[in-house]
Amino acid sequence: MLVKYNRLKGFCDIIPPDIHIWHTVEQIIIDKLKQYGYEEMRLPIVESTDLFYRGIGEGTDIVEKEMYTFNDRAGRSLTLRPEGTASAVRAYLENQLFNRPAPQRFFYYGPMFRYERPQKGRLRQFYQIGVEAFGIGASSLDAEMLFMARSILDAIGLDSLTTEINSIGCSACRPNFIKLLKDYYRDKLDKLCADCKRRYDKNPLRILDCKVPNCVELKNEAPAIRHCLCQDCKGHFEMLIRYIEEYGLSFQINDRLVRGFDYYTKTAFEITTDKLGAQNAVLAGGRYDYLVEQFGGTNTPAIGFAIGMERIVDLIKDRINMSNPLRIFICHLGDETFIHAQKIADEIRRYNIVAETNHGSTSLKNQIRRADRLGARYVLILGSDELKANKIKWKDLQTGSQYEGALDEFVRHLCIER
RNA sequence: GUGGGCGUAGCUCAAAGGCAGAGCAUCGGACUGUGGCUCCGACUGUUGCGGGUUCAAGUCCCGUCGCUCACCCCA
Repeated sequence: MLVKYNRLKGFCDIIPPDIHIWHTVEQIIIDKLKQYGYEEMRLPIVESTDLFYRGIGEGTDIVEKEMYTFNDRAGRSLTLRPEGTASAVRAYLENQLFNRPAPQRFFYYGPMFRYERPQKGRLRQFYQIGVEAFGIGASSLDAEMLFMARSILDAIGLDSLTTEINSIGCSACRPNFIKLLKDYYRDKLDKLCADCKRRYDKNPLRILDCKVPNCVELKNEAPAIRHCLCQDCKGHFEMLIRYIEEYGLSFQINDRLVRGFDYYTKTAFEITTDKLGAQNAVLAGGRYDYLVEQFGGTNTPAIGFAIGMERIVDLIKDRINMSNPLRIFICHLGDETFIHAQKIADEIRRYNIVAETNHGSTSLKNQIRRADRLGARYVLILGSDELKANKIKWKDLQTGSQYEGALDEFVRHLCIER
Protein backbone atom coordinates (compact mmCIF):
# COMPACT_ATOMS: atom_id res chain seq x y z
CA MET A 1 0.00 0.00 0.00
CA LEU A 2 1.10 3.53 -0.64
CA VAL A 3 1.93 5.12 2.67
CA LYS A 4 3.62 8.38 3.29
CA TYR A 5 6.37 7.10 5.51
CA ASN A 6 8.13 3.77 5.73
CA ARG A 7 10.43 2.35 8.31
CA LEU A 8 14.11 2.62 7.55
CA LYS A 9 15.99 -0.25 5.99
CA GLY A 10 17.01 -2.72 8.65
CA PHE A 11 14.65 -1.28 11.26
CA CYS A 12 11.65 -3.16 12.44
CA ASP A 13 8.26 -2.75 14.09
CA ILE A 14 7.61 -5.44 16.65
CA ILE A 15 3.84 -5.71 16.88
CA PRO A 16 1.15 -8.20 17.94
CA PRO A 17 1.07 -11.12 17.79
CA ASP A 18 4.90 -11.36 17.74
CA ILE A 19 5.31 -8.98 20.66
CA HIS A 20 3.73 -11.59 22.94
CA ILE A 21 6.48 -14.03 22.01
CA TRP A 22 9.06 -11.35 22.80
CA HIS A 23 7.50 -10.72 26.20
CA THR A 24 7.51 -14.42 26.99
CA VAL A 25 11.11 -14.96 25.91
CA GLU A 26 12.32 -11.83 27.70
CA GLN A 27 10.63 -12.95 30.89
CA ILE A 28 12.16 -16.43 30.79
CA ILE A 29 15.68 -15.15 30.15
CA ILE A 30 15.58 -12.40 32.74
CA ASP A 31 14.12 -14.71 35.39
CA LYS A 32 16.89 -17.21 34.76
CA LEU A 33 19.61 -14.55 34.91
CA LYS A 34 18.24 -13.34 38.23
CA GLN A 35 18.28 -16.88 39.56
CA TYR A 36 22.01 -16.91 38.88
CA GLY A 37 22.47 -13.64 40.75
CA TYR A 38 22.66 -11.26 37.82
CA GLU A 39 21.21 -7.76 38.21
CA GLU A 40 20.11 -5.40 35.51
CA MET A 41 21.94 -2.26 34.46
CA ARG A 42 20.08 0.11 32.16
CA LEU A 43 22.65 1.73 29.98
CA PRO A 44 22.42 4.62 27.54
CA ILE A 45 21.90 3.85 23.89
CA VAL A 46 24.17 6.73 22.89
CA GLU A 47 27.76 6.94 24.04
CA SER A 48 30.81 8.93 23.15
CA THR A 49 32.27 7.54 19.91
CA ASP A 50 35.64 7.21 21.55
CA LEU A 51 34.30 4.53 23.93
CA PHE A 52 33.80 2.15 21.04
CA TYR A 53 36.99 3.10 19.24
CA ARG A 54 38.99 2.14 22.27
CA GLY A 55 36.78 -0.72 23.38
CA ILE A 56 36.08 -2.67 20.24
CA GLY A 57 39.27 -1.78 18.42
CA GLU A 58 39.99 0.81 15.78
CA GLY A 59 40.83 -1.64 13.06
CA THR A 60 37.65 -3.68 13.27
CA ASP A 61 35.01 -3.42 10.56
CA ILE A 62 32.35 -2.43 13.05
CA VAL A 63 34.24 0.63 14.13
CA GLU A 64 35.55 1.43 10.67
CA LYS A 65 32.33 1.33 8.70
CA GLU A 66 29.34 0.02 10.61
CA MET A 67 28.68 2.55 13.35
CA TYR A 68 25.88 5.10 13.48
CA THR A 69 28.05 8.06 14.37
CA PHE A 70 26.99 11.70 14.37
CA ASN A 71 27.85 15.02 15.92
CA ASP A 72 25.58 16.55 18.50
CA ARG A 73 24.85 20.27 18.62
CA ALA A 74 27.99 20.97 20.59
CA GLY A 75 30.09 19.15 18.00
CA ARG A 76 30.80 16.07 20.12
CA SER A 77 31.06 12.80 18.23
CA LEU A 78 28.42 10.37 19.50
CA THR A 79 27.56 6.83 18.45
CA LEU A 80 24.50 4.61 18.77
CA ARG A 81 25.92 1.63 20.61
CA PRO A 82 26.88 -1.25 18.30
CA GLU A 83 27.30 -3.60 21.27
CA GLY A 84 26.98 -3.48 25.03
CA THR A 85 30.21 -4.60 26.65
CA ALA A 86 32.04 -1.29 26.26
CA SER A 87 29.16 0.57 27.95
CA ALA A 88 28.90 -2.04 30.69
CA VAL A 89 32.60 -1.69 31.51
CA ARG A 90 32.33 2.10 31.47
CA ALA A 91 29.34 1.94 33.85
CA TYR A 92 31.13 -0.57 36.03
CA LEU A 93 34.04 1.80 36.50
CA GLU A 94 32.12 5.06 36.55
CA ASN A 95 29.76 3.80 39.29
CA GLN A 96 32.53 2.03 41.17
CA LEU A 97 30.72 -1.25 41.08
CA PHE A 98 34.00 -3.01 41.76
CA ASN A 99 33.47 -2.22 45.45
CA ARG A 100 31.00 -5.07 45.64
CA PRO A 101 32.25 -8.59 46.30
CA ALA A 102 33.47 -10.37 43.18
CA PRO A 103 32.18 -11.57 40.88
CA GLN A 104 30.00 -8.61 40.11
CA ARG A 105 27.27 -9.91 37.84
CA PHE A 106 25.19 -7.74 35.53
CA PHE A 107 22.93 -7.96 32.54
CA TYR A 108 21.43 -5.37 30.23
CA TYR A 109 18.80 -5.49 27.54
CA GLY A 110 18.09 -3.27 24.61
CA PRO A 111 18.66 -2.32 21.00
CA MET A 112 22.06 -2.23 19.34
CA PHE A 113 22.80 -0.52 16.02
CA ARG A 114 25.08 -1.51 13.18
CA TYR A 115 25.04 -0.13 9.69
CA GLU A 116 25.12 -3.39 7.73
CA ARG A 117 23.14 -4.79 4.83
CA PRO A 118 20.23 -6.64 6.42
CA GLN A 119 19.75 -10.35 5.87
CA LYS A 120 18.09 -13.22 7.64
CA GLY A 121 18.81 -12.89 11.36
CA ARG A 122 20.46 -9.51 10.96
CA LEU A 123 19.00 -6.04 11.26
CA ARG A 124 20.46 -2.58 11.67
CA GLN A 125 18.64 -2.20 14.94
CA PHE A 126 18.66 -5.48 16.80
CA TYR A 127 18.06 -6.49 20.40
CA GLN A 128 20.60 -8.13 22.63
CA ILE A 129 20.52 -9.33 26.18
CA GLY A 130 24.09 -8.94 27.35
CA VAL A 131 25.55 -10.62 30.41
CA GLU A 132 28.82 -9.63 32.08
CA ALA A 133 30.66 -10.84 35.18
CA PHE A 134 33.64 -8.97 36.57
CA GLY A 135 36.44 -9.73 38.96
CA ILE A 136 37.04 -13.47 38.68
CA GLY A 137 39.62 -14.94 36.34
CA ALA A 138 39.17 -18.58 37.25
CA SER A 139 37.69 -20.87 34.65
CA SER A 140 35.00 -21.93 37.11
CA LEU A 141 33.22 -18.71 36.16
CA ASP A 142 33.59 -19.50 32.46
CA ALA A 143 32.07 -22.90 33.15
CA GLU A 144 29.20 -21.47 35.14
CA MET A 145 28.43 -19.06 32.34
CA LEU A 146 28.25 -21.87 29.84
CA PHE A 147 25.92 -23.82 32.13
CA MET A 148 23.76 -20.77 32.55
CA ALA A 149 23.68 -20.09 28.82
CA ARG A 150 22.49 -23.59 28.13
CA SER A 151 20.02 -23.49 30.96
CA ILE A 152 18.52 -20.27 29.54
CA LEU A 153 18.11 -21.77 26.11
CA ASP A 154 16.67 -24.94 27.62
CA ALA A 155 14.17 -22.91 29.59
CA ILE A 156 13.02 -21.25 26.39
CA GLY A 157 12.63 -24.69 24.88
CA LEU A 158 15.26 -24.52 22.16
CA ASP A 159 16.96 -27.68 21.03
CA SER A 160 19.32 -28.83 18.27
CA LEU A 161 21.89 -26.32 19.42
CA THR A 162 25.64 -26.73 19.28
CA THR A 163 27.96 -25.27 21.87
CA GLU A 164 31.40 -24.53 20.49
CA ILE A 165 34.33 -23.37 22.55
CA ASN A 166 37.91 -22.39 21.99
CA SER A 167 40.67 -20.45 23.63
CA ILE A 168 42.16 -17.54 21.75
CA GLY A 169 45.02 -16.96 24.18
CA CYS A 170 46.23 -13.82 25.84
CA SER A 171 48.75 -11.07 25.20
CA ALA A 172 51.52 -13.48 26.09
CA CYS A 173 50.70 -16.26 23.64
CA ARG A 174 48.48 -14.86 20.91
CA PRO A 175 51.24 -12.82 19.21
CA ASN A 176 53.34 -15.96 18.98
CA PHE A 177 50.49 -17.83 17.40
CA ILE A 178 49.78 -15.07 14.91
CA LYS A 179 53.43 -15.13 13.91
CA LEU A 180 53.26 -18.90 13.47
CA LEU A 181 50.08 -18.59 11.44
CA LYS A 182 51.56 -15.95 9.18
CA ASP A 183 54.67 -18.06 8.70
CA TYR A 184 52.48 -20.93 7.62
CA TYR A 185 50.53 -18.86 5.10
CA ARG A 186 53.40 -16.75 3.80
CA ASP A 187 54.26 -18.97 0.84
CA LYS A 188 50.61 -19.91 0.27
CA LEU A 189 49.28 -16.37 -0.11
CA ASP A 190 48.57 -16.74 -3.82
CA LYS A 191 46.35 -19.73 -3.13
CA LEU A 192 44.12 -17.84 -0.72
CA CYS A 193 40.93 -16.04 -1.71
CA ALA A 194 40.96 -12.26 -2.07
CA ASP A 195 39.33 -11.75 1.32
CA CYS A 196 41.90 -13.93 3.05
CA LYS A 197 44.75 -12.06 1.42
CA ARG A 198 43.35 -8.95 3.02
CA ARG A 199 42.87 -10.74 6.32
CA TYR A 200 46.50 -11.86 6.29
CA ASP A 201 47.59 -8.36 7.19
CA LYS A 202 44.54 -7.02 8.91
CA ASN A 203 43.11 -9.87 10.97
CA PRO A 204 44.97 -13.13 10.31
CA LEU A 205 42.91 -15.11 12.84
CA ARG A 206 39.91 -14.66 10.56
CA ILE A 207 41.58 -16.73 7.82
CA LEU A 208 40.67 -19.71 10.00
CA ASP A 209 37.01 -18.78 9.65
CA CYS A 210 36.89 -18.64 5.83
CA LYS A 211 34.37 -20.75 3.93
CA VAL A 212 35.98 -20.71 0.46
CA PRO A 213 36.86 -24.37 -0.39
CA ASN A 214 40.51 -23.64 -1.22
CA CYS A 215 41.05 -21.80 2.04
CA VAL A 216 39.24 -24.50 3.99
CA GLU A 217 41.64 -27.07 2.59
CA LEU A 218 44.70 -25.02 3.50
CA LYS A 219 43.33 -24.65 7.01
CA ASN A 220 43.65 -28.37 7.70
CA GLU A 221 47.43 -28.10 7.98
CA ALA A 222 47.43 -24.71 9.66
CA PRO A 223 48.56 -24.43 13.27
CA ALA A 224 45.81 -24.41 15.90
CA ILE A 225 45.92 -21.75 18.58
CA ARG A 226 44.95 -24.31 21.17
CA HIS A 227 48.33 -25.96 20.75
CA CYS A 228 50.22 -22.69 21.09
CA LEU A 229 48.80 -21.42 24.36
CA CYS A 230 51.00 -20.26 27.20
CA GLN A 231 50.99 -22.21 30.48
CA ASP A 232 48.38 -19.95 32.03
CA CYS A 233 45.95 -20.06 29.12
CA LYS A 234 46.51 -23.78 28.60
CA GLY A 235 45.75 -24.55 32.23
CA HIS A 236 42.72 -22.29 32.17
CA PHE A 237 41.32 -24.01 29.11
CA GLU A 238 42.01 -27.53 30.38
CA MET A 239 40.30 -26.77 33.65
CA LEU A 240 37.28 -25.38 31.82
CA ILE A 241 37.02 -28.51 29.71
CA ARG A 242 37.19 -30.64 32.83
CA TYR A 243 34.40 -28.68 34.51
CA ILE A 244 32.00 -28.82 31.63
CA GLU A 245 32.70 -32.47 30.93
CA GLU A 246 31.98 -33.33 34.55
CA TYR A 247 28.87 -31.21 34.42
CA GLY A 248 27.69 -33.18 31.44
CA LEU A 249 27.38 -30.30 29.02
CA SER A 250 27.71 -31.37 25.40
CA PHE A 251 30.12 -29.20 23.45
CA GLN A 252 32.67 -29.16 20.67
CA ILE A 253 36.11 -27.67 20.65
CA ASN A 254 36.34 -25.55 17.54
CA ASP A 255 39.91 -24.60 16.65
CA ARG A 256 38.76 -22.03 14.14
CA LEU A 257 36.35 -20.19 16.46
CA VAL A 258 37.64 -16.63 16.84
CA ARG A 259 36.18 -13.34 17.97
CA GLY A 260 35.47 -10.16 16.12
CA PHE A 261 36.45 -7.67 18.77
CA ASP A 262 39.95 -6.91 19.95
CA TYR A 263 39.15 -7.15 23.62
CA TYR A 264 38.61 -10.90 23.83
CA THR A 265 41.08 -13.23 25.56
CA LYS A 266 41.21 -16.91 26.49
CA THR A 267 37.78 -18.52 26.40
CA ALA A 268 35.59 -17.87 23.36
CA PHE A 269 32.28 -19.62 22.87
CA GLU A 270 29.28 -19.66 20.63
CA ILE A 271 25.97 -21.47 20.64
CA THR A 272 24.68 -22.02 17.13
CA THR A 273 21.70 -23.52 15.36
CA ASP A 274 21.42 -25.02 11.90
CA LYS A 275 17.95 -23.59 11.40
CA LEU A 276 18.59 -19.92 10.78
CA GLY A 277 20.59 -19.73 7.58
CA ALA A 278 23.94 -18.02 7.54
CA GLN A 279 23.47 -16.03 10.74
CA ASN A 280 23.54 -19.09 12.93
CA ALA A 281 24.79 -17.86 16.31
CA VAL A 282 22.07 -17.32 18.90
CA LEU A 283 24.46 -16.62 21.73
CA ALA A 284 28.15 -15.77 21.73
CA GLY A 285 30.72 -14.44 24.10
CA GLY A 286 34.03 -14.87 25.78
CA ARG A 287 36.51 -13.65 28.28
CA TYR A 288 37.98 -10.16 28.12
CA ASP A 289 40.57 -9.85 30.83
CA TYR A 290 42.20 -6.59 29.74
CA LEU A 291 39.29 -4.34 28.89
CA VAL A 292 38.62 -2.97 32.39
CA GLU A 293 42.26 -2.07 32.79
CA GLN A 294 42.34 -0.59 29.32
CA PHE A 295 39.46 1.68 30.36
CA GLY A 296 41.42 2.93 33.34
CA GLY A 297 40.43 0.46 36.04
CA THR A 298 42.60 -1.92 37.98
CA ASN A 299 43.51 -5.28 36.50
CA THR A 300 40.07 -6.95 36.47
CA PRO A 301 39.35 -10.15 34.59
CA ALA A 302 35.87 -10.39 33.08
CA ILE A 303 33.71 -12.57 30.92
CA GLY A 304 30.40 -12.13 29.18
CA PHE A 305 28.08 -13.09 26.36
CA ALA A 306 25.20 -11.69 24.38
CA ILE A 307 21.97 -13.28 23.23
CA GLY A 308 20.53 -12.27 19.87
CA MET A 309 16.85 -11.78 20.61
CA GLU A 310 15.55 -11.72 17.02
CA ARG A 311 17.22 -15.03 16.34
CA ILE A 312 15.76 -16.65 19.44
CA VAL A 313 12.29 -15.33 18.59
CA ASP A 314 12.73 -16.58 15.03
CA LEU A 315 13.59 -20.05 16.25
CA ILE A 316 10.74 -20.31 18.69
CA LYS A 317 8.09 -18.54 16.62
CA ASP A 318 6.21 -21.48 15.16
CA ARG A 319 6.64 -23.68 18.20
CA ILE A 320 5.74 -21.53 21.16
CA ASN A 321 2.34 -22.18 22.64
CA MET A 322 0.80 -18.77 23.15
CA SER A 323 -2.15 -19.60 25.35
CA ASN A 324 -4.63 -16.76 25.31
CA PRO A 325 -5.08 -14.94 28.58
CA LEU A 326 -8.53 -15.10 30.07
CA ARG A 327 -10.42 -12.38 28.29
CA ILE A 328 -13.92 -10.99 28.80
CA PHE A 329 -15.96 -9.08 26.27
CA ILE A 330 -18.91 -7.06 27.50
CA CYS A 331 -21.81 -6.67 25.08
CA HIS A 332 -24.33 -4.03 25.84
CA LEU A 333 -27.54 -2.88 24.20
CA GLY A 334 -28.81 0.63 24.36
CA ASP A 335 -27.08 3.93 25.18
CA GLU A 336 -27.87 3.84 28.87
CA THR A 337 -25.96 0.57 29.30
CA PHE A 338 -22.53 1.74 28.15
CA ILE A 339 -21.34 3.39 31.35
CA HIS A 340 -22.70 0.49 33.34
CA ALA A 341 -20.67 -1.86 31.13
CA GLN A 342 -17.54 0.21 31.72
CA LYS A 343 -18.02 0.00 35.47
CA ILE A 344 -18.44 -3.75 35.30
CA ALA A 345 -15.29 -3.99 33.16
CA ASP A 346 -13.34 -2.04 35.78
CA GLU A 347 -14.60 -4.37 38.47
CA ILE A 348 -13.37 -7.39 36.51
CA ARG A 349 -10.00 -5.79 35.70
CA ARG A 350 -9.33 -5.53 39.43
CA TYR A 351 -8.80 -9.29 39.31
CA ASN A 352 -6.10 -8.86 36.65
CA ILE A 353 -8.36 -10.15 33.90
CA VAL A 354 -8.53 -8.59 30.46
CA ALA A 355 -11.94 -7.03 29.99
CA GLU A 356 -13.27 -4.79 27.27
CA THR A 357 -16.61 -3.40 26.30
CA ASN A 358 -18.15 -3.03 22.89
CA HIS A 359 -17.99 0.36 21.19
CA GLY A 360 -20.56 1.56 18.72
CA SER A 361 -24.13 0.37 18.64
CA THR A 362 -24.48 -2.83 16.71
CA SER A 363 -26.51 -5.97 16.97
CA LEU A 364 -25.82 -8.40 19.77
CA LYS A 365 -24.96 -10.92 17.12
CA ASN A 366 -22.14 -8.75 15.82
CA GLN A 367 -20.92 -8.00 19.30
CA ILE A 368 -20.62 -11.67 20.11
CA ARG A 369 -18.94 -12.34 16.82
CA ARG A 370 -16.45 -9.61 17.59
CA ALA A 371 -15.80 -11.17 21.00
CA ASP A 372 -15.24 -14.56 19.42
CA ARG A 373 -12.71 -13.20 16.94
CA LEU A 374 -10.86 -11.43 19.71
CA GLY A 375 -10.49 -14.80 21.38
CA ALA A 376 -12.57 -13.89 24.42
CA ARG A 377 -13.51 -16.76 26.67
CA TYR A 378 -16.68 -15.15 28.02
CA VAL A 379 -19.12 -12.55 26.82
CA LEU A 380 -21.19 -10.61 29.28
CA ILE A 381 -24.59 -9.56 28.05
CA LEU A 382 -25.94 -6.37 29.45
CA GLY A 383 -29.20 -4.98 28.11
CA SER A 384 -32.01 -2.98 29.58
CA ASP A 385 -33.59 -6.14 31.02
CA GLU A 386 -30.45 -7.02 32.94
CA LEU A 387 -29.95 -3.44 33.99
CA LYS A 388 -33.43 -3.34 35.51
CA ALA A 389 -32.98 -6.64 37.32
CA ASN A 390 -29.43 -5.64 38.41
CA LYS A 391 -28.10 -8.86 36.95
CA ILE A 392 -25.87 -9.91 34.10
CA LYS A 393 -25.87 -12.79 31.68
CA TRP A 394 -22.60 -14.47 30.82
CA LYS A 395 -21.94 -16.93 28.10
CA ASP A 396 -19.01 -19.31 27.88
CA LEU A 397 -17.89 -19.18 24.28
CA GLN A 398 -16.08 -22.48 24.53
CA THR A 399 -19.02 -24.52 25.76
CA GLY A 400 -21.84 -22.31 24.52
CA SER A 401 -23.68 -22.47 27.83
CA GLN A 402 -25.16 -19.36 29.34
CA TYR A 403 -25.85 -18.25 32.91
CA GLU A 404 -27.62 -15.42 34.66
CA GLY A 405 -26.82 -13.93 38.01
CA ALA A 406 -25.17 -11.14 39.97
CA LEU A 407 -21.72 -9.85 39.00
CA ASP A 408 -20.26 -11.35 42.18
CA GLU A 409 -21.26 -14.79 41.07
CA PHE A 410 -19.56 -14.35 37.73
CA VAL A 411 -16.35 -13.05 39.31
CA ARG A 412 -16.32 -15.98 41.72
CA HIS A 413 -16.77 -18.31 38.78
CA LEU A 414 -13.81 -16.67 37.00
CA CYS A 415 -11.51 -17.04 39.96
CA ILE A 416 -12.26 -20.75 40.16
CA GLU A 417 -11.77 -21.02 36.39
CA ARG A 418 -8.28 -19.62 36.73
C1' G B 1 30.52 -1.97 -0.19
C1' U B 2 29.61 -6.72 -3.72
C1' G B 3 26.36 -10.46 -5.98
C1' G B 4 21.61 -13.42 -6.82
C1' G B 5 16.10 -13.64 -6.45
C1' C B 6 11.47 -11.01 -6.11
C1' G B 7 7.93 -6.43 -6.48
C1' U B 8 -0.03 -7.41 -9.04
C1' A B 9 -6.12 -5.86 -3.69
C1' G B 10 -4.94 -5.48 3.64
C1' C B 11 -2.53 -10.90 3.14
C1' U B 12 -1.19 -15.38 -0.13
C1' C B 13 -0.86 -15.65 -5.10
C1' A B 14 -3.05 -16.27 -10.67
C1' A B 15 -3.13 -13.86 -15.45
C1' A B 16 3.33 -16.94 -20.39
C1' G B 17 1.94 -9.47 -25.61
C1' G B 18 -4.90 -9.14 -26.08
C1' C B 19 -11.29 -7.11 -20.89
C1' A B 20 -6.48 -7.05 -14.19
C1' G B 21 -8.58 -12.14 -11.40
C1' A B 22 -9.19 -15.93 -7.22
C1' G B 23 -8.80 -17.52 -2.19
C1' C B 24 -8.25 -15.60 2.64
C1' A B 25 -9.10 -11.29 5.70
C1' U B 26 -12.39 -7.02 6.75
C1' C B 27 -17.48 -5.00 6.84
C1' G B 28 -22.71 -6.01 6.28
C1' G B 29 -27.16 -9.23 5.52
C1' A B 30 -29.86 -14.03 5.96
C1' C B 31 -30.92 -14.39 12.13
C1' U B 32 -34.79 -6.98 15.03
C1' G B 33 -31.24 -9.98 22.17
C1' U B 34 -26.94 -14.82 21.02
C1' G B 35 -20.53 -16.28 18.15
C1' G B 36 -18.03 -20.35 15.44
C1' C B 37 -20.58 -23.61 10.33
C1' U B 38 -23.24 -22.35 5.84
C1' C B 39 -25.22 -19.07 2.07
C1' C B 40 -25.61 -14.06 -0.06
C1' G B 41 -23.67 -9.20 -0.77
C1' A B 42 -20.11 -5.03 -0.33
C1' C B 43 -15.11 -3.20 -0.22
C1' U B 44 -10.25 -2.58 -1.88
C1' G B 45 -5.68 -1.47 -7.76
C1' U B 46 -1.52 4.68 -10.96
C1' U B 47 0.29 -4.02 -11.50
C1' G B 48 6.70 -0.15 -6.75
C1' C B 49 8.25 4.34 -9.71
C1' G B 50 10.16 6.53 -14.50
C1' G B 51 11.22 5.89 -19.47
C1' G B 52 11.45 2.78 -24.06
C1' U B 53 9.66 -1.12 -27.84
C1' U B 54 4.57 -2.36 -29.79
C1' C B 55 -1.74 -1.48 -32.95
C1' A B 56 -1.66 -3.34 -27.81
C1' A B 57 2.79 -4.06 -21.88
C1' G B 58 1.33 -6.73 -15.28
C1' U B 59 4.03 -9.54 -19.18
C1' C B 60 9.61 -7.59 -23.39
C1' C B 61 13.99 -3.80 -22.82
C1' C B 62 16.63 0.17 -19.93
C1' G B 63 16.93 2.92 -15.50
C1' U B 64 15.53 3.63 -10.53
C1' C B 65 13.52 2.58 -5.67
C1' G B 66 12.02 -1.13 -2.26
C1' C B 67 12.06 -6.06 -0.17
C1' U B 68 14.76 -10.50 0.39
C1' C B 69 18.84 -14.05 0.53
C1' A B 70 24.03 -14.57 0.42
C1' C B 71 29.20 -12.44 0.61
C1' C B 72 32.08 -9.05 3.72
C1' C B 73 31.50 -8.56 8.92
C1' C B 74 28.96 -10.23 13.05
C1' A B 75 24.68 -11.69 18.15
